[in-house]
This record gives sequence, C-alpha cells and structure tokens, in this order.
Amino acid sequence: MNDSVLQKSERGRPSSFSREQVIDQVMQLFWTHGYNDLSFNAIAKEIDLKRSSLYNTFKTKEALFTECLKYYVARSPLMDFEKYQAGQAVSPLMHRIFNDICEQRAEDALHRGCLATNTFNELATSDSTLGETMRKHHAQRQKTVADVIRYAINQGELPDNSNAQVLANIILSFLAGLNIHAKKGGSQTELKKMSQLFLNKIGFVVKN
Amino acid sequence: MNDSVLQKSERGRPSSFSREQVIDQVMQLFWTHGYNDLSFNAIAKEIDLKRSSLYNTFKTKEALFTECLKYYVARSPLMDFEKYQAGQAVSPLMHRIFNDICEQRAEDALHRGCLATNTFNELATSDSTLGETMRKHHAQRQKTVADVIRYAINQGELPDNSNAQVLANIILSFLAGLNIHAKKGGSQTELKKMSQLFLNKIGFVVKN
DNA sequence: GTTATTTTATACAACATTGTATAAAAATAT
DNA sequence: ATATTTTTATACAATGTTGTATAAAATAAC
Repeated sequence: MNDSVLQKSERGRPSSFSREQVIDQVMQLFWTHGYNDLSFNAIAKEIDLKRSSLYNTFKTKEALFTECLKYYVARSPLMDFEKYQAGQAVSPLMHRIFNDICEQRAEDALHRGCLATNTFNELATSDSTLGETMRKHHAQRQKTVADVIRYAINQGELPDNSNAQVLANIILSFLAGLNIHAKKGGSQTELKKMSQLFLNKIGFVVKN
Repeated sequence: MNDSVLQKSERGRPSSFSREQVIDQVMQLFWTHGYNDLSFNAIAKEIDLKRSSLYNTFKTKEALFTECLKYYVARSPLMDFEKYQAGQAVSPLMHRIFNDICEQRAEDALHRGCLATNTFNELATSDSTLGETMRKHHAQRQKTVADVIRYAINQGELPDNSNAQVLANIILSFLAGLNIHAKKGGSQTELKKMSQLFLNKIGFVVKN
C-alpha cells in the first residue's frame, strides 16, 4: 500500500522549465488564439517544449487551460470586487476598476481584449466540462458584483429602489461588450470615455 | 474571346439542393460552432452534402461563411437602424429593437447568442481577410447607430450636449455583452429587464 | 557506483482536414 | 442521338492532431 497517495519522490530528472513561467506563456497563447484554435502541438512548438513534457505535467489541454485561466483571473482588475470591504465607497472603486481595464486593453498592442470574456464567449454553450466551468465563473462574477452593488444601495450611493441584480448584469454585460469593443483597437481615451459616461449614467457619479 | 465573362451555360446536371437553404443550414452550424471550430468536412457531413458540391458552389469556407453572415445580418433586428427615417422617434425604435433581440435570444433553446457578435469576437484580431471584414462590419454598425443618435439629439430626445459617438459605442457594447450574457441561458424577462433599465438610464425613456 | 525515479526525446498508429484530381451521373442544346 | 456542360461521387497526397509507447538522459537516495 502506498500511503502518500499522489506525492512524488524527491528523485528524478529536474524539469527544464518553471511551471509558472509555462502557464504565463501558454496563457498568452490562449489569449491570442482562443481555446479551440490552439492545439497541444502548437503550444509545445510555440513555447519550445516537447509535447511529452506538457502531457507529463498538465495531462490534458483542458487542465492546462484551466490553470491559465485561473492565473489570468487572479491578476484581473475585477479581483478588487472580491476584496471589497463593507463601508468602502463603491463609486470610486467602480471607476477605478473600469479605468484599469481600459488601460490594460489599450496597452495590449495585439488588441486581444479579455481572455475570460473571449473564452466564455467561445465555450459558454459547450457541453464539455469547460463549458460548465465557464458558466460557473460567470455566475460567480455576477453574484460578487451584485453583492457590492447592494452595499452601494444601502450606503446611499444608489437610489433605494435600485435592483442590484439587474444592475450587476448590466454592468458586467457592458464590460463584456467593452472588452470586445477593445478588439477593434480603439484608443485608451475612447475606452475611458465610454466607461466613464456609462458609469455616470448608471448612477455611479464621480465628482471629477 | 468569351464576352459573357462569368455566365454559366443553360446545360448541365442540376443541383440537388437549394442554395439559400444550404446557406440557412450552414449559418445555423456557424452559429452553433463558431468559425474555426467547424470544418468544411463537418459542414458537408452535417447537411448531408458531398464536400465536392460545397467546394464547387462556394469555393472556400471563408466565402461560404461570408454568405452566411450576410444572410444572418440581413434578418437581424439591427437592420431597423439602417431603415431609420429622419423625424422618426428614436426612443421607441431603440426599445423595440432591444426587445426583439431579447426575444430572439431567449427563444433560442441552444442559447447561442448572436452569430455576428460571436464571430466578431472570434475573428476580430485575425490578420485574415475575414478579420478585416468583421472589423469593417463593426465600424459600419457604429456609424449607423451614431447617425441615429444624432437625430435623437437634434429632435430633443437626448440632451444637447450628448456625445453621439460615445453613446453609440456604449449602446453597441452593452448589446454585445447582452448577447454574450444570453449564452448562459437567462430568461426572456431577465434580458428585457436589463435592456429596459439600461436604455432608461442612458436616456431613452419610455412612457410605459 | 548502483538503483530508483522523473523528465525529455523520439517514434508510431489512428484519424481528421484540406485541396485537388478524375470519373460517373444527369441535365440541356443542337 | 450526340455533344456539351454542370453537378456529384470517389480517390489520393500532404499535412496536422491526439494519445500512447518506449528509449534515453539526468538527478537523488542508498
């Protein structure tokens, strides 16, 4: 009986690569090519690693992608919604997050938009495990944003009769559209004008 | 010299299919699978036609897709923007278009969202001819909507100091996001609530 | 140094895809 | 009827993809 179920021994040939570095590189590839249009073969070639090494460390393309997406999401400006603390002003937070996103989109010379939006759009209707994962991610984001908006309502930043869930859906939908819009390659100021006006109209006024 | 440059003779074996019917069927396939994840092979199999017949009539997958997209766009509720007549009230038009889209999205049991949005998202950053085509389509839509909004401003439906271009971008971005949102499979009322609240906040009030 | 263990390199089989080529089938024009 | 023309069926070569299998290389434990 082996009681250390999945533990590797200390021996063996060491990897020629850093796992995190590979994830970062492959994440860039998925960002550029999407999920379906990027083969395991192509990944290996592009990051100059043998396919066998990829199979050995990540098992499947799906598993590799899942790690890449996790890596991406953890570094997204949207993570600031998760870190929200009761009492914190929502309007400036909202403006800051959108601002950051606009900057990131415009700074990407390849105009790839948002990896999460791109692949949700690509995989949302898929029956696969990935499809299910993407839909769950999306639902989770909705819930998080709705919670923050509820705080905004309770704090008087938005009218009492506001519908937090619908507002959250609107905001995330606009954001998704903004990410797509960015793929046509607009300027940073264009994106920021859109975001600011949108947020103001929605009720997140900023003193300016 | 052949002066009827590309004209076919009256002779020859007749097609076993209707061209428009094939376009409609293949359009459904692109809608379901996207562009890259649908092979010429698969198309032929799924509509039960020989690959040679497809090559013979459409030459390339790209050309076939272009026809399908054209077919789709011509039947989209957004076409009502193109048909806009000076003097026509914009607010009810806007609400009607969004309402129609919500209904179509919700009625699609497969939750495929919008073919145009899906494939723009998939192909916008591509160097190919298709990428260029998609970006042009997108720019054209922006221009059309901005024109309509300029009329709304001049007619007093929106404040004088409104920025038509930015508003058009916001509206189309929200719409793109709504289309994506629909892929998670929300109800028709959910989509309509989002649209109505959004349009109201943007300034397209409806007497109700 | 030998052994155990892990990574890396190479190879192979099965299959899908694309583009083209060619023959058969089915119609019209003469 | 025969020739002409177009569609449809079949085949083939070149290439890409996946999954697996196996040998070689590189390290730690002993």
